[in-house]
Amino acid sequence: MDKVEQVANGLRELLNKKSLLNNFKMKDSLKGFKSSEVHCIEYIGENVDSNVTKLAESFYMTRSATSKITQKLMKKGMIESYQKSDNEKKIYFRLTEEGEAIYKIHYDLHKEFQERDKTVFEQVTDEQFEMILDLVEKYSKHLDDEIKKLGVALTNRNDFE
Amino acid sequence: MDKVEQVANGLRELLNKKSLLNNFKMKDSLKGFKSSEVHCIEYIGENVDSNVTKLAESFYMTRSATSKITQKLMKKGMIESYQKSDNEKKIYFRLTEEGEAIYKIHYDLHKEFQERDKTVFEQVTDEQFEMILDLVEKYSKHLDDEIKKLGVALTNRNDFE
DNA sequence: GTGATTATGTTGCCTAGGAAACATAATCAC
DNA sequence: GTGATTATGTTTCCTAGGCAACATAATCAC
Repeated sequence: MDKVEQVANGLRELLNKKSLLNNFKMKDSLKGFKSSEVHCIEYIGENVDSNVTKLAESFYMTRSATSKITQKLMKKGMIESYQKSDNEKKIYFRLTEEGEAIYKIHYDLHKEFQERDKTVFEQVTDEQFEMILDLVEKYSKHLDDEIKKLGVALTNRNDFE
Repeated sequence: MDKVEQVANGLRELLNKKSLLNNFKMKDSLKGFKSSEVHCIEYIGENVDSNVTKLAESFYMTRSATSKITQKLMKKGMIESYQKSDNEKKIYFRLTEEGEAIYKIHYDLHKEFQERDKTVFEQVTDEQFEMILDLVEKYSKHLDDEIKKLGVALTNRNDFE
């Protein structure tokens, strides 16, 4: 197995593990909310004039699925929609007070996770971070180029390895 | 946004993009197979005496879901099961000839992806790889410790960030 | 302007996969 | 040995989310 493979596999395991652990902690504080709902609240809390399309793009999800999540959050009273006079098709969302409360809980939990994992990253130098970030960006650009080569809109899901 | 966050976000986007792209290519050659099925074939092809439990652990999936996949692959004639005399409960799997064929196709495609992305990694030095791998492993260990602290079996899914 | 194309959001249908319950073999405690 | 616990696999039920089809507003070409 070459080094790239090794990193990729380690990373996959790492991310799985992290999501298992964080999810476990998460559920205590945020019972009754799916992770996707919390994610959605987070995004809306941080981006003014969020709409289904923007959310979907950010989550790498279909608009269809995203629409269902926002509908649920509306029913739960976590978010509310509004429109603008210059466009009567776009539907924007903002957090309600209850939504803000959830946002805050999630935010704090996030901080808690950061604190928990701090020690691991303290040993990493700035140059090393730059190097990693640079690599990630280069790879991302490379994939963008490859996607362009296809000349197709990739709306497909399926997490193939 | 701190550096850790930045890397994490970039990585998430990167992985999503990669799976979109690879899946798109994948589907041409391997129509009629879900990514999870191909994954399963891959694992069985590379690990003798695979069983549902091992597969599930490797995929970070429930045994329930894994069982369904192996059943499908059996029906499709891609894998076959066998047992050993020392244990009449465990059910092992091996690839059939058809399964081997799919394995080969996937393997070649994988090579093709590696080739495609080679240029990105050529610029990375061995020391840099070691550094990254080291970080991933440290983080993974750290999470293992945190999971141990909970003293709970985390069988939970849900990919919370 | 008008017609075609694109953007945005939603609905219905379907599938992958989790949770819980279960059956039964294996193993452990004694 | 026997009984309790654990390991392994499966089934049933349910939900999240993709896909395709759709409706309708916005925009573009002319």
